Amino acid sequence: MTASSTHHHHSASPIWEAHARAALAAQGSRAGGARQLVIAALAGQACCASAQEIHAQIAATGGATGIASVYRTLDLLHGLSLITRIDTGDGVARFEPAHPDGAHHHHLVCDTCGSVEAFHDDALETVIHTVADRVDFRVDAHDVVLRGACRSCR
Amino acid sequence: MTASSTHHHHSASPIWEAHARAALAAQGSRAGGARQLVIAALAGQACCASAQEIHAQIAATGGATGIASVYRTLDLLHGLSLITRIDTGDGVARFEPAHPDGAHHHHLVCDTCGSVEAFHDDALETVIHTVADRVDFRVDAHDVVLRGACRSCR
DNA sequence: TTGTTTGCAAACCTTTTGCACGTTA
DNA sequence: TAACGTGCAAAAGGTTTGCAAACAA
Repeated sequence: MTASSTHHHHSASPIWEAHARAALAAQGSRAGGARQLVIAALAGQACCASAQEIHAQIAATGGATGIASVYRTLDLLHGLSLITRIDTGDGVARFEPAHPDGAHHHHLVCDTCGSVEAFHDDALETVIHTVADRVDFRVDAHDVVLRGACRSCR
Repeated sequence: MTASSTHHHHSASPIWEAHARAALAAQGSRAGGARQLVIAALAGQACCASAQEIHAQIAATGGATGIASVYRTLDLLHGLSLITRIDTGDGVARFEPAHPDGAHHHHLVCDTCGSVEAFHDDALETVIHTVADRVDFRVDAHDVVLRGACRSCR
C-alpha cells in the first residue's frame, strides 16, 4: 500500500510557523508586522494560496498589510525554501509551507471551477527520483499537476 | 528499457500542422493569415514557446501579426486540445503541439538560466495513470516539471 | 454578401520597484 | 541610531477585450 488519500494532511501548522520564524531570525531577518501576518496566514491554510488570497485573508482577520509586503515576504520565504511555489496553470503563483522533513504533496486542479486538492503517492515520488538520477540535470525540486474535473464538476 | 533520453524528439511537425489545419476546418474555423502563421510557428518549434516568443518568431521570418491574434489562436487551439499548455513557473504560459497519438513529454526547467528541456519516461506515465485511477477526480491531463540546474549552470 | 478574423489600442491583473516613513534590534 | 521593514503609488510585464476595418467562404 503505497498511496495515501487525497485528503489534506493538515489545516494548520504551528510547527512550521515556529520553524519559519526561527529560520528567519537565524538568518538575520527582523520580525516585522507584515511578515508575521503572512507567516501566520501561510501556517493556517489547508493547501496552497496566492499572494492576493493571503492578503485578503489577513484583511479578513482584522490585519492590515500592503500587498507589496506580502509579495516581498513570500519571496523571502521562498528564497529560504520555507515555502513551495505551485503553478496551477491560471497564471497566478500559489504558495504553501514546505515541511522541514521533506514531506510534500502534489495537486489536482479542476479546469472547470479552479479548485485545488492535494494528493500524495509514494510510487510517484520513487519514480521521479529515478528519473532525476538519470537525466543530465541537477534536479532540486519537482511539481506534478493533474488536471481535469473535480467530483462536483464531473 | 523504459526511459528515453532527454533529447528533443522532433524539431518540426508537418504532420501536426496538417492535423491542426484539418481539425480547425472541420470545426468551421476559417484559415486567416495570422492563424496560419501561428500554426506554422508552433509546428516548427522544438519545445514549448510562449505567445510572445511565437509572435517574435513570426516577425523574424518576415510575417506580421498582432499579438492579440497570437493569443486568440493559442486559445482556440488549446480549446480543441491541439496544443498543450505548460507552466514552467515564471508566470508565462508556454505551448507546444499536442500529438494526436497522445505522445508527450515533460520538462526540466533550469532555475538559473530559465532554459527548458524535454524528457520522457514510461514508468512515470504508468505511475501517473495509476494515481489518476485511484483519486476521486476525473484526470484529463497531467504536467510534471523538474526544477534545478541545467548542465551549463550546474 | 455575411459572418469570421484581424489589428490596434485600451483595459486588466498580477507582480515588481522607488521612495519616504515607521520600526526593530 | 542605523539598518531593515512597510506602505503607498507608480511602473512593468503578460494577457484580454472592444471595436472598426479587412477578409474568407
